[in-house]
Amino acid sequence: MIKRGSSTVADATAKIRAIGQRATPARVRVLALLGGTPRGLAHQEIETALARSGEGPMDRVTLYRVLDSLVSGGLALRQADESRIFRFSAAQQTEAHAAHAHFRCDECGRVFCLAAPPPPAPALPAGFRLSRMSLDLRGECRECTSRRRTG
Amino acid sequence: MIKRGSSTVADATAKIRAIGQRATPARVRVLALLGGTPRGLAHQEIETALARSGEGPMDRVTLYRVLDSLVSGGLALRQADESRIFRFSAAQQTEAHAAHAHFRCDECGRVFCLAAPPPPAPALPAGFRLSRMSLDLRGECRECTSRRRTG
DNA sequence: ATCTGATTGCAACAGAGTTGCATGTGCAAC
DNA sequence: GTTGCACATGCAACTCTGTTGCAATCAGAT
Repeated sequence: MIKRGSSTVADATAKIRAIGQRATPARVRVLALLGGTPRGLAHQEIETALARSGEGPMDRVTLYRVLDSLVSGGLALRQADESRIFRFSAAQQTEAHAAHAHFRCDECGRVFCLAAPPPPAPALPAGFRLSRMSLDLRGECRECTSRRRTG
Repeated sequence: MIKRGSSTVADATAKIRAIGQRATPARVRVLALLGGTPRGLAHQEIETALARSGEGPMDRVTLYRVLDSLVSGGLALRQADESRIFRFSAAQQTEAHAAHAHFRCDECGRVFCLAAPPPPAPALPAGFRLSRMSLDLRGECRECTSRRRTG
């Protein structure tokens, strides 16, 4: 699932230095985590993931500030989802798609970015100008579906 | 700007009754306000507008619950914007279908429900179950586009 | 090894939204 | 027109997400 090899860590360190910021352990850990996770993560999820990892927990506020610095340096993306929480992801994963699709699990609330083909733009009323488009799917993710079946 | 004639109030009352809810003063006021305002309003803005109107202020929590009831009845739309606050607008039409499209104007914040052709469901990872799908378009609506051109 | 400004951790705060509960009221039945 | 009662309201207290102030610490340059 999450790649924790030293190459990811070295990669994260290099990227952080490249934007002129200090490669602190906190930043490296967070960026490596984001880089190894295909979907957008909420602050809460990141905090939990870090606490479970070998290096131990990170302060709530520090994590917010680390995320801020990564976002302002362009290494991470931040978007508000429909439940009013920010989700963070490593930059290169989403920046390519002007129009991309999200799957949101109604059970656990997680959001998955899908590599969906851009759907054809529907007919707009005259005079409307389209700038962005996103396809939002909702349902149940694999884990929640199987958990329901199993348990 | 906001139409305060009795016809709007009567209209709001009728719509609320039509969905099987009680036409209380709070609901009627809020729905009439939303119906007479072209853009999405934040809870805070609605509260202020109501306080300034002749009928006096409304309790914060009551307003949240009124908005909830309007949304669940399909008379209003609620979406989280980029600054993590909900914006509410009158629904143009009650469309209870599983897959529909919204157009949101980045300029005035209004939301339009489009009669979009059913978009092809993209390939989901194995184990995922799809329940709803919505296509969200953003750009500029006709009025804002022409207003910009005209002056 | 030392220095220094950036970074961290703690505590306290802020704003949006929610919940519990006692009181009040729309509206349908009488 | 009255009445009953389920639903709606108002208040207080709460949760959750994110921010700010400040003293202590540390990364990286010298």
